[in-house]
Parts: sequence; C-alpha cells; structure tokens
Amino acid sequence: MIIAEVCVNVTANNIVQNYTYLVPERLKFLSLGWRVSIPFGQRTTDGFVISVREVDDNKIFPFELKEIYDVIDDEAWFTPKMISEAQWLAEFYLCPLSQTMGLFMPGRHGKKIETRIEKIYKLAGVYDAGNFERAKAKLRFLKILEKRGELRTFELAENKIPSSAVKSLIDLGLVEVEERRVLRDSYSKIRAVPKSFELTVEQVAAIKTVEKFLLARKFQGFLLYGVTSSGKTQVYIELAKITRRLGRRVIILVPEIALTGQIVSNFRAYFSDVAVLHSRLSLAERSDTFHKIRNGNVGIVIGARSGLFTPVDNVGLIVVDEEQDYSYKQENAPRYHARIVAEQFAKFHDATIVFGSATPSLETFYRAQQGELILLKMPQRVLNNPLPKVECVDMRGELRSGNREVLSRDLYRLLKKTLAEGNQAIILLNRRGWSTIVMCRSCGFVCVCPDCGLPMTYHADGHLLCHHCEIEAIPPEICPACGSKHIKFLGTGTEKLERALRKFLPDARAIRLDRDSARERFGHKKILDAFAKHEADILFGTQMVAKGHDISNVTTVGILNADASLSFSDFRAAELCFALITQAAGRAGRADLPGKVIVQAYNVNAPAIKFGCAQDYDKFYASELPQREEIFFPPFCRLVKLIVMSKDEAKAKSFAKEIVKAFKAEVVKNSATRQEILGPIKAAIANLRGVFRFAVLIKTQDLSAVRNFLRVHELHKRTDIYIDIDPATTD
DNA sequence: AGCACGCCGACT
DNA sequence: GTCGGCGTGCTC
Repeated sequence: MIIAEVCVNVTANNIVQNYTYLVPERLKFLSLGWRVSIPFGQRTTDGFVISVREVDDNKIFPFELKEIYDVIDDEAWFTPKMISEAQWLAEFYLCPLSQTMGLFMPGRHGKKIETRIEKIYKLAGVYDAGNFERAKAKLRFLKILEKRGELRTFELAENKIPSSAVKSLIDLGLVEVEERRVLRDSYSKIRAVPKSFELTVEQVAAIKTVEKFLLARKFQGFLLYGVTSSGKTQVYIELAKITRRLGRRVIILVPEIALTGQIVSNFRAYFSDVAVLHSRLSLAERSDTFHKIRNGNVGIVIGARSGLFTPVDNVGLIVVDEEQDYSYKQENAPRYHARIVAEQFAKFHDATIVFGSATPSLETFYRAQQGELILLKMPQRVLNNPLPKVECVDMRGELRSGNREVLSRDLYRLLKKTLAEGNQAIILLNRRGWSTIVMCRSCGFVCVCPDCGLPMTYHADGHLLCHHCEIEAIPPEICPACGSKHIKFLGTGTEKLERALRKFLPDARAIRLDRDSARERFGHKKILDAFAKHEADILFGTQMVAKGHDISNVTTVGILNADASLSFSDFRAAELCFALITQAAGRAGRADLPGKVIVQAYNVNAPAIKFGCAQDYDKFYASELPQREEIFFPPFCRLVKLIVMSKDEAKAKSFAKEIVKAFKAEVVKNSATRQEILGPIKAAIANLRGVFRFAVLIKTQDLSAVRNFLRVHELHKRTDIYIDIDPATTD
C-alpha cells in the first residue's frame, strides 16, 4: 500500500508533526508537493504531501490510518525547493510547518482556484468556398481563420460570428478547437522603452565586482550603498541581464506595492518575462502567476516580501532594494524578515544577493564593515546632480517668535517661490489623520482604543480612529474620567496639514498621499501619476511620499516634525529618523534644477537630525554604532521578543518572570557568548481585547542557544506565547 | 485551530 | 434530574 506524510494545514502551535495517510488507488499518482483534502479529527481540512512511500500491506501503525479524500489542484502546488525552504523557515522562526508552507500559497487555505480557459479556433481542413455561398457567417469565419491562423473566443463577437456557425463548422470537421489556459496579469500593460545613457564609472565598477561572483555561481552577499539617484536600479538591471544570460533567474524585492510600479516598468523595458507578486493581487492572479513561474516561463520575479515565496527555481541573483525598510518584516506569524530569509534562500540557490540602500540598516552596514558582505559604494548621483541643500528650522524658535502654524515661515516662503517658478514640492509629515492625540486638559486623560489601548487619532470626518486596529469611536465632549469640558486635540497629522496648505497657499494644487487617500487598489499609483503629470503642485503626506519615485520637477522638499519619532524609546528611533530625512531629501532637485530641503524639528541637535540634514550617513553611523555597542543592541546582538498573554494579568506576569528566571539559569550562565534577558515589561499593547500582554526581550549572540531553550521548554508550542525573532520593536 | 469529552452550577 | 458553562486533550 502507498502512504503519504502530510503536513496538516491547521494553524495551531501545538501541531508540530506530520500525519500519515493512506493513498487510495485512484490517487496513486500523488507525489510530494500536492495539496490534498483530508479527514482530520472530526472535520475535513487541507494538507500538503511531504513524502510518499510504498510500505508492506501488513505494516501496522500505532494509530488508525485514514484515506486522503482528494487532490485540490491539477498539479503539485509545491516544488521540492519550496518545501525545503518552508522547513528551514519553520525551524528558524520556531513555528509550525503548515504556517510557513502557507506563505507559498495565494490564500490561507488550499482552495482550488478556478483557471480561466479560453477556446482557440483553428482551421482543420480544406474547405470549398462554393459550399458556403448562402452561409455568409460561416464563410467569413473560415476566411478569417485562413488569414489569421487562429481566433480566440472573445474575438468571435467582435467579428459577429454566431455560435451556431462555429458549432456547425466544428461538426463538419472544418474547424478545430483548442483549450488554452488564460493567465491573468494586471501588470501586463506596463511597458517602457529603454533609455539611452551611459553607465557611470561607479556603476560599472559595482557591476564588474558582482559579475565575477555571478559567473562563479557561488553564494556571496553585497551591500550596494549608493546615495539617492545614484542609479541603483540600473545596476540591478545590468546584473539581471548577466544572470539571465547564464540561464538563471532573478528575484527583485522591493519594500512596498507603491514602489513596484516604477521598478516594474524599468525592468519591463529590458525583459519580457517579468512576473509581479505582492499581497494585493487577487487570488486568481497570484495563482496564475505561480503557474507561469512553475512552468519556467518567468525569468524575473519582482515583488514585495511575499515575492520570495514562489516556485521560481535556479535563482542566480536576489536583490533586496531599500534593505533597511521595515515593511520587510512581517508583523504576524510567521514573523519573518525578508532580508534574513532572502539571504538564506540565496545560499540554497548558490546565488548572489545584493542589498541596496542609500541609508543601510546598521546591521547590514556593520556586516559590510566586518567583511561579511562586499561593500559597493556609489557616492555620486547620476549626471552628477548635486545633493540638495538642506536647511534645518528650529520650531521652538518659530514658536517663540509667535508662529504657531504647521509651516515655518522659511518653508512657507520657499513653497511660494517654488510654485511661482512653476516647480513642484513634496511635504512629508509622518502622521495621518487630523490630531494625533485627544487629551483632557484637566486630568490628562487620553482617548485610547478600547481594543488595544493605544492612543486614537482624530480624523477630519469627526471620528476617532485606532491606526492599529482600525476601530472607530466618537470623540467625547466631556472627559469620561473627570467630567471636564477641556478636551484638546493635539498633534498634527496630514489632514491638518492639508487645511494649512489650503489656507496659506490657496492657489496651490495640493494632493494628499497617505493610507487613507490611497485606500483603493492602485490608489498610490493614481496619485503619484497625477503628480508626475504635474496635475498638482504639492504632494504631501506620510512616508509614502518619500519612496521610490522620481519626479523631475520637484525642487523643494519639506519635512515636518522630523524628530517626532525620536521621542519613542525604541533603540532604532534615530536610525529610522535619519533614513526618512535622507530619503525624503533625496527627492529634491536634478542637474539643471538644484533642490532645496527644509527640515522642521524641535530637537535640532539630535544626531539623527544633524547628520540627516547633512545627508552624511557615514557620520551618523559613526555616532550611532558605539551607542549600540554600549547598550548591547543590534548589530552587536540578535533580539528575540516573547509576548506572554493571559486574561489574568498576574498569571501572565508571573509566567513571564519564570521564563526570565529559567533563561538566566540555563542559558545566560552556561553560554560562552554574551546573552541577556530583559523584562518582563508591559507590552506596547498591554491589553488586547481583555488579554494582558507582557514582553520579554532576549539579547543574544547565539540564536541557536535561544531557540534550543525555547524548544526544551516547548514554549513554541504554546498558544499563550508568541515568539518574534528579530523583532521590529522591543516591546 | 476546532471539536469532543468531561465535570460542576441554574433551570424546565 | 438535564442543559450548558468552558477547561483539557487529541487529531494520522
């Protein structure tokens, strides 16, 4: 008899092993990678075949074998490579295999996705026109087929050919039908023409260095550290060309959907076999794209972090663009970081990996300094565009001189000048909504989300909105805590900025780009396209405005509340702040139109602001690194965050304390390398829907020792703990 | 995760 | 006496 090891697709931390099923005779073609529907306990669910083998009919199992019901797809969904990658992910992130296998599917559960089939009609024999003198439609159909070779279903109507004519010609054997699968692809229309230009000396040098390793087909990592507009994309394209010439494939990762448009059209100008993958595609589209990749018809996969999880094989090059970007981190389980995963996958493929950034993460730059990654520098902008001039405005000074507005006087004047000259401006304010905090002036009460406890943002539509849970509430007129009427709306979001722009620059055409204004599918693209076509003078909004687009008329960039993020206790706050300023500033100016940037901040002496304004990454890095070393944080250690949950606050806390105690006794004491454990502290979201949450932070130089500890105590199997390896935040 | 089994409180 | 609360344990 034939039995199969099946990974059962139920999301439960305590189901870690695979289950054995009997393969019925009619499914004996089954092999590894097929998705199947199976009985499991009292219900039916889906599962993934991990292996199939023949065993003796008399073999007895310590449990009752059940039969696989059926297959889900028409072909094996997972390739062997996908399965081994999923297995590695499950080991690394300490989560069930079913969860990591799920990353490689278009939806959470294996559901058959209907394929779209179209019929192709072809001439099947020689016809005698004389027989069709009175059958005009039939004759027309035959003539078109003769001329064009084939006709597709939707073209029948265009040519006014009735289905009756088609049917009778098929019956006569003069026309044959072929069914062909249609592959849906909403990016198929994007195309661009290669621009003619010469590569810079730095670009050529970078390409030559990487080329050697591409040819050797050995794993090697690179950091392409190039200032904004230094032409990193063109380097990726040239490297992709080399990789394709070697017959190998390419994965390009970009942080967000908003970015993919630009890079997709850049690549489409050079390659015809580009597939695009990100989480906003429809299930059907994703499924079709997988089919195309599985059958080897794709040479280049461009995607957000989920672009890693496709059937693409024989990969020679992986690019992680804007590697410092935190949208590479998945916040829900499995909590992977695409930068880490990409590097491991590159090793599996003996591929070259290139991390690209103008403001590398401290982790990556440190690795380059240590020689783990080869550093490729591109300090010059293409066409020798000068970097824009950056001026920092101290908003405390503005306040003192009586300006309580959102815009400083300098920025206001600069905007007026920019518009008068017919140029465009970008303004970054990294908070959406109207007021970022609603507070009682009498007692200090702050309106918080009933679900997660984080402060709620007031929106211009009159609602309070939790930016974490998307829950809406009505702002109170009197304080629910003390009954006072002094409710104040504090802090500035993009909606309040919008009013300020309309008030002070009434003639300017300004469009807002944030999650609210770009909610619809391809919403970002519409707004950015409109701005690129100069249908607006000012583009303002959250960090989306700073990312991945080049608009040549932009001469002015304003960054408001640049230091707002510095008030968070997060150890990465300075790094994120610096990166955002540099990125936004990089949007300004071109060769004949020098750019100007105004950074508004309260704490103008903070290194992130100072070096951000100087656009000096090296100095920022030099000032930040020793501090990280002193407090023992990445890049000097790896972080593992545990969140312990319970409806009983005391229980959660005491359990978290037990973990800390055990870790100190078993790991910190016995380890040859440095390990620390902090906490428990109340998590940033201290209570989620009645469940109390405590955070424990492990700082380690030996991840596998930590993993081992968690496994020994079976903490990864528990439903009341979650484990986050390389977390984005520490609480 | 689900679903069943099991052991204690308030109802026709 | 039973209906149903959710704690515990298992699923090939």
